[in-house]
Amino acid sequence: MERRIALVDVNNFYVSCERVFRPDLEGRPIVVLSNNDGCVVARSAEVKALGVPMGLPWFQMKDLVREHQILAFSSNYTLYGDLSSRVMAVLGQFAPDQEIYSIDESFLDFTPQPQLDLTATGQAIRHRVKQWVGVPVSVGIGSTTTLPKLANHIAKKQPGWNGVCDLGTLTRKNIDDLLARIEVREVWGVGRKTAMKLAAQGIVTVADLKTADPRRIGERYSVVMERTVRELRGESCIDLEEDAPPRQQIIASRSFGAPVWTEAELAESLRAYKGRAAEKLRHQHSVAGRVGIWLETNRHGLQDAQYHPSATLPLPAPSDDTAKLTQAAIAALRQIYKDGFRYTKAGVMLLELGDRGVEQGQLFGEHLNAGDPARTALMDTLDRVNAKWGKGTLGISSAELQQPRRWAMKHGTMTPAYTTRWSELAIVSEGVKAYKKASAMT
DNA sequence: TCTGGGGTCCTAGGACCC
DNA sequence: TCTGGGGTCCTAGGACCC
Repeated sequence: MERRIALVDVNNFYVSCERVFRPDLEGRPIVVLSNNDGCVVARSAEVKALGVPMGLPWFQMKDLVREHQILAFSSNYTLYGDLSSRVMAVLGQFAPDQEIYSIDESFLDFTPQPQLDLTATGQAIRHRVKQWVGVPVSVGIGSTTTLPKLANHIAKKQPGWNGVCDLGTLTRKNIDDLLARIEVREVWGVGRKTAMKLAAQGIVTVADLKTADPRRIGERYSVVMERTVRELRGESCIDLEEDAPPRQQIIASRSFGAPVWTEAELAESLRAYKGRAAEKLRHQHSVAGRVGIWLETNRHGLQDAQYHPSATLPLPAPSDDTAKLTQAAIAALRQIYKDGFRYTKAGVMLLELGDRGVEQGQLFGEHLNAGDPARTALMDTLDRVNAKWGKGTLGISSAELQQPRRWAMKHGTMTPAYTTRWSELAIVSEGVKAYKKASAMT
C-alpha cells in the first residue's frame, strides 16, 4: 500500500513564537539570536528578503539593523519548548501515528486513512494550530519520508499552494516539473559539501538526483545517499520512529560570555554544565559509563594561540549522580588544562549510556547510586527545584555560587517566560510598554 | 634490503540535521 | 570587541590478533 506521510513544520519557528505575545511585531523585520547573542538563528520573512543568511554573526549586521530597524531577541528556549509541545499536541489529534522530528517539525502518518482528503486536512491543521497556539505552519505530503520534506518546501516557497502541498494529488510529470525547479541542496541529507560534489557531476536539481543511478550514487557517496535517491523515486527506505529511542550521548556546552584563563573558572563552568547534562540523563532514566570534556580557544581569532584538547574518563561504575559525574569531569580537566590560553568555550559529554537498573553489578568497588535511596532522593529534589525555579537555582557544589561568573552567558534582549511562569504572564495593557522597551534595545 | 593477509574493534573526524 | 548548541550516522584508518 502506498504510504501517505505528512510533514508539518512551523514557519520561522522562534520568530513566530516571539510574535505570539507581541502581535505588534507582525510584518516587522525581526531575528532571534543564538546563545550569547552570537549569531542569527531565526529570521522573519522580512529579514530573509534582505538577504541575511542563517548563522550570520550579529555584530556583522549592525549597519543593516540600523538601516532597516531590525528587532533582535535573545533566544528564549523555555518559551519555544513550551509552544513546541502545544503545537505537537494539536498535530497529534489529526493522525494515529506521529513522529516528532525536531522542536518545530512533526511527521504524521495517514497511511491507515486512504480515503482522507489530505489537502483539506492540511488546511484544517493550519487553521487549528494558528487558532489554538498562534503560530503559522506549512504542510507537505508524499509517499516516503524524504518526499514530504520537499513537498513542504514547495508549499512554502512556490506561490499558489496556500501552505499545503500533497504530491499524491499530482501527476508524475507534474511532480518532475516541480522537482526540476528545486536545487538539490534542499533534499534531506544533501548538505553543502555533497551538493558541491554533485554539482561537479552535473547533478544540480532534485530531478537530476532522482534520475541518477542509486547504486552508482551509493558507491561514490554513501549508503545514506543511495537510500535518499531511492526515496525520491518513491521507494520507501526510511521508517518513521514513533517512540523516540533514548539518547546515546548527552552534551552540554557553552561559549563563555567573556574569555576565561584559569583552571578554577573552567572547573566552575564544567560543574554547571555537568549539572545540566546529569539532569537530562536522569530525565531519560539512564546512567553514564564514561564522562568526556573538551575546551576550546577562539577558532575565529587565528592570532590567538590555539588549543583544543579533550579527554574522556571511565567511571568506576555507571552512575547518574551529579557529584560523581562532576568529579570525573574535574579529573579530566586536570589532565588537559594548560596555563596561558584564552579559553572561549567548554563542554561536557556523557557517554556509554545505559538503562538505569539493568547494568551489570560490580564485583568490587562502588555500586551504583540507585541502591542508595538518600542519594536518589537528593538528585530528585535537585531536578524538581531547578525545574520549578529555573536552571542553576540549586547546585551540588558551592563553587557554583562564586561571583562574578565571567563565563556566564550573555542574553541582552530576552522576552519573558510568558507561558511557564505566573509572574511573567503577558498583561494586555503592558503590550505598548514592552514594545517601546524592545524598540529601544536595538 | 627484503617485509602476508584477513578479520575485528575502536576512535577520530566528517557530514549532516535542526 | 563581539562568530550557537545538541544530536545522529558513516567511514577511514590504526591497533591488534592469528
